[in-house]
Amino acid sequence: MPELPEVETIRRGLDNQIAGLRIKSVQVKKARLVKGSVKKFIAVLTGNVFLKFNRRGKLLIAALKSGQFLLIHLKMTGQLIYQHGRQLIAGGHSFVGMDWRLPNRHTHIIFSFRNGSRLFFNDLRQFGYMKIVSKIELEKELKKFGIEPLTAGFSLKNFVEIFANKKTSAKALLMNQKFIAGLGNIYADEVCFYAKVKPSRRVPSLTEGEIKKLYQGCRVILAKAVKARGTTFSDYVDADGRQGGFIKFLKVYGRKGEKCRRCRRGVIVKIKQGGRGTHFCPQCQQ
DNA sequence: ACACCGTCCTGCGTGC
DNA sequence: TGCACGCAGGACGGTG
Ligand SMILES: [Zn+2]
Repeated sequence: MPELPEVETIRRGLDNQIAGLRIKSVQVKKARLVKGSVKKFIAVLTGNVFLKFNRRGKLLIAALKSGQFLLIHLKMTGQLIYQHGRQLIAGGHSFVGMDWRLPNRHTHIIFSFRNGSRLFFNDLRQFGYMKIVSKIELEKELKKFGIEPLTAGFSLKNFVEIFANKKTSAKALLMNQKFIAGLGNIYADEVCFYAKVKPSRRVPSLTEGEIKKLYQGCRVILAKAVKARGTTFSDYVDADGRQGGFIKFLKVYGRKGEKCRRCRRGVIVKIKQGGRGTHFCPQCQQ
């Protein structure tokens, strides 16, 4: 599912390809995916220009020439696919056997540009959304996010402070966007593995050294995943013919029953924690 | 104030 | 072969 590295990857693609393009028309096929008034959504976007694509956590933020912003959240199964002639820039959720015809039955919103290119917003489970906000509303939305990994504000000091006076589990804290922005179920499991910490460990029981390792894990794993252009679970290839290659670096997620790649003794188990599939090595994670 | 759980949704895998 | 059911999970709202 799209987490920080996957959203960052599509952000870069869209910023390169469609920043500066004028929107000719917008087609909303499923109103559920638009937060707020669909009529207003279409009215604001038609004739508008995408100036710049930014990101906060897993939230994509497109600055519009009108001064407003288009917020895009892909949740678990959202995809953004930009098609210009034979060129295809895709990002977000991908899976084996997906339908690459566009639009397909999961296409809910389509942007058409004057140069004939199109941007498709697909979402199998329809949990994702698009939303128009003003500058003021954007500021309000951004206040909900915690420290942003891969930025200067993501310091060890700030990270350690987050762990003070928390009683929840290590994984739940890592995934809480109010405190740390951008980690989802996959990368939270990977960070816990990196730090040799069981995802269920209560925060008060964590040592200083373990918190530091969790911090390093966030930095190392997310940086590596962005460099690999995210994790994809299919053979998808983008315009440059490269695959999102992080899947081969995953150590625990989706590896239930496999021998641990670190200690070579444990077997990766999958449990349910907080209603989410949670993976770890019972041998080398404490 | 904080922790936790149900909810939204569709397609796929499993078992009878 | 067909059908019912469980599972996948981000973020929000309600509950304790
Ligand atoms: Zn191990």
